[in-house]
Amino acid sequence: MKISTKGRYALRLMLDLALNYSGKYIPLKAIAQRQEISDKYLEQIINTLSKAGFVESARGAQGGYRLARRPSQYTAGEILRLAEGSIAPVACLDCAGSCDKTDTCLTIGLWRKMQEAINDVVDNTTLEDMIKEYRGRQR
Amino acid sequence: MKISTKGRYALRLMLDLALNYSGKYIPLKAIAQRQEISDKYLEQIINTLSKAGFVESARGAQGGYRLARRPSQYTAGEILRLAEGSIAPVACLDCAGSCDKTDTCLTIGLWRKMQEAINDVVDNTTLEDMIKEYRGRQR
DNA sequence: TTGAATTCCTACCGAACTCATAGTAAAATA
DNA sequence: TATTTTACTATGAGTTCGGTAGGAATTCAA
Repeated sequence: MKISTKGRYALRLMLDLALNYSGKYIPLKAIAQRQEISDKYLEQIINTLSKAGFVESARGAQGGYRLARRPSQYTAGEILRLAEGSIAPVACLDCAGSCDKTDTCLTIGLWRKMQEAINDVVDNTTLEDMIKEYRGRQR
Repeated sequence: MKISTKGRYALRLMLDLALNYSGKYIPLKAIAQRQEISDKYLEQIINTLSKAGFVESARGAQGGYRLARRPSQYTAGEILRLAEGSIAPVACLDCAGSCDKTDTCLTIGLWRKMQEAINDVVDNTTLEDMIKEYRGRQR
């Protein structure tokens, strides 16, 4: 029951891009150094974010990545779901019909409530919220 | 980010014991058959529950397991935590001091809120609640 | 126009974890 | 004493996790 490095790194990546936003492209190497994460591994993760249109990329010298929208327009939920594949606590919630016993299942109610509670948090927290909360904590 | 079979089976096990409670000991084989789970695997799981005092066991013929308390006295949270080891969404929440960067961490606030939301659900749902919800759904 | 910087793509790999299976010892009962 | 049942421990196949590695494609600057 743990968020993997993919989700955690994706979030840190997006937060780093948000904190260092200037309109210019930021090379992945710089992010990897700041975040102390292997740049080759981050490459795979940001590739997913790039394909989904979460970040814009530019190849070649002076290239790199930058956010496609403002930090307030990203929720933690969409970033985590994209990077993790799913953040549902049990597989049967991912796609309806994956389990044929839901009608007689004693536990499905609990999992649904759990998923709702998780979604409520991550879908109502934006990158901007996280940065503001951090700055408030620092002061 | 999934609850493993250990946690899920532990919950079904306890619910099965609750539904079939009569004061008598129930052999694990019967539970395994009803739940369609390998009895040898369930054995390992119920052993953890037994050592923690969640169930009482009796060896030999006519032996088996039974609940140590009433169904309303068990929360899903304590069962899941025991079986899973932890249900925290990130490792750094499990024991304070496991990460030395919490002060400068941009994401810790999100994980804390997420953990609170999860705990709020599982610690306020008892076995009895789950059974009642199920019976209401069946009607 | 060439070299350096950078993303894009894909294959591979060790270690850990998941989900069991297997066998035997110990205990209790009829 | 035979049977039933839990208790304990070892093993193992398969999958996932967390990367590493290398090269192709693209872009910019000198």
